[in-house]
Amino acid sequence: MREFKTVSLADQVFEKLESDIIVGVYPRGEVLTELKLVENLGVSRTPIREALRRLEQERLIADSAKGSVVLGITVDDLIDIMEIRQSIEGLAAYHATKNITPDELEELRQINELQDFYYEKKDIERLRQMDDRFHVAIYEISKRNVICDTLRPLHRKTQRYRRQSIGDDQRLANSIAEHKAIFNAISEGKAELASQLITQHIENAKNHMIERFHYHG
Amino acid sequence: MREFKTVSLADQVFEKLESDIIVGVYPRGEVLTELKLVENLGVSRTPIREALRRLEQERLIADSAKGSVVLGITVDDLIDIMEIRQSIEGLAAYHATKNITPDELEELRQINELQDFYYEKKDIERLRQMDDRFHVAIYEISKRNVICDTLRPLHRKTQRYRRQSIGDDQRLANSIAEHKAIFNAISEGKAELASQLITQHIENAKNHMIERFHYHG
DNA sequence: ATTCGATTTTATGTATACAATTATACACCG
DNA sequence: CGGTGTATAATTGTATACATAAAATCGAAT
Repeated sequence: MREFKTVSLADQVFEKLESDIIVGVYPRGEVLTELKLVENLGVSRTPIREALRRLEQERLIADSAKGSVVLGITVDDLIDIMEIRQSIEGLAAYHATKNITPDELEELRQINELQDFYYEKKDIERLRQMDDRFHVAIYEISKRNVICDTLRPLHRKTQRYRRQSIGDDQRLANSIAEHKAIFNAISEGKAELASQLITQHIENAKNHMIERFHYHG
Repeated sequence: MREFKTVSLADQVFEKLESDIIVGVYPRGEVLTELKLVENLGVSRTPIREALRRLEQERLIADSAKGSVVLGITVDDLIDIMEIRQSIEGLAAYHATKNITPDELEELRQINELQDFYYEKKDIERLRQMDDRFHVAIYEISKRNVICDTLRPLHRKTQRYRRQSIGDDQRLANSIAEHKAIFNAISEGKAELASQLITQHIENAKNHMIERFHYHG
C-alpha cells in the first residue's frame, strides 16, 4: 500500500510563490498583498501568511507597511551566490564522495545518462532539471545537514539564470562533460579531486553567467 | 523625536524561540506543541505558527505529526558551520574592506575597544556579545545581501558553543588579538590580508571547538 | 489653487472558531 | 493474555472575524 503524504496548503503556497519569484513571474518591485494572493490562489490568509514569512526569511520579498515587495534575485545576488557556491560546494562533493552508498551512486549515474539523453533531444527544460538533480543529489549524499540547507536554496535561486545559460550550446556541452568528470571522481572515491572539479565547474558556470548577464564596460 | 518601530509578536516569538533553542533552554528531542507555547508565551497560535514555520526552515525544529521536535545545533552541525564559515567569511571581509565607510570603520574600532574593556573586567557575556557584533558588523559592512543572509544565521547558531569557548582564557586572548589584526587590515584597506586573517581566525576557533567538544579517540 | 484635517478605505496583526487528522485508551473478542 | 476495532482526546491545518494602523481621499478654509 502506498503512503500518500498530503502536503499542507502553506507548503504548496510557499513552493509556488518561491518558484514564481525566482523565475520572474512576479518581477522585482511588484507588491503582493495577502488579499490579492487569497483571490489568485484560492486559499485563506493563514497559509499565505506562513508562506510569506518564509519568503521574507529568504529575502525573496521584503515586508513593507502595505504589502510585500518582491525582491527576487538580481545579477549582483547571482554573483554572490556563485562565489559562495564556489567556496563551499567542494565541501559537499568531498563529503559526498566519502559517504556515498551504492544506491546513491547508481542514482547519480542515472542522472548523468539522462543528461546525455536530453542533450541529444535538446530538451533544455529537462536538462535544467537534471542539473538541479545532480547538484542537489550531491548536497544530500554528503549527509551534512548544514551544508545541504545552505546550498539547496542558493542553487534554487540561480534557476532563472541557469535556464538561460543552458541555452548556450558550448557551455551546455562543457557543463555536461564537467558533471561526468565529477561523477567519475566520486565513483572512484577520489574526494579531493571531486572537490576540485566541482569548484572549477562552479567557477566556469559563474564566469559564463557574468559574461552573459553582467554588463561590462 | 525618536521613532518606535513596533516589532510584531510573531517576530518576538521567533527571536525568543530561536535563541532558547540555540542556547539549549529547549533540549534536543523536546516536543513543542502550539498549545503549550500559547500558555507559556501568552499569545495566540497565529504568531506562534509563523515563528515555528521559520524555525522549521532553519532546521532548528522538525515538524512531526504531533508537535514540533527540537533539533537544535549538534556538535556535528557546529563543525559543518565552522567549515562553511571558514570557506566564505573571507569573502565578507574582502568586500567589507572594499566597501567600508568612515562611520562604519569607527564603529568597528569601538567594538574592538569595548572588547579590551570587557576583557579587563572578565565579563564573559559581554565579550560574547562583542564577538557577535564584530562578525555581524563585517557581514553587514560587506553590503552583500546574500553573504550577509548566509553568514548571520550560521554565526547565531554557534552562540552556545562560543559562550563556552570564551571561557578558555588563552583562546579568548588570542581571539581578541585576531580581531584586532583583522580590524587593522580592514582599516588599512588590505582586503586580501583581511580575508586571510579572518579565515585563519575561524579555523583557530573551529580547532579550539573541536578539541573542546568533539570526543577524540 | 493649495494645504490641512477628518473620514474612509485598505491592509496587516492577532485571536478564535471550525475541520480534519492522528494518537491514545479501552473494551471486546479471539 | 494479546490483538483489533472503535470511541475519545489532543493537536494541527485552515478559515474567518475583529482590532489596529497606515495610506488615500475628499472637503473646507485660507
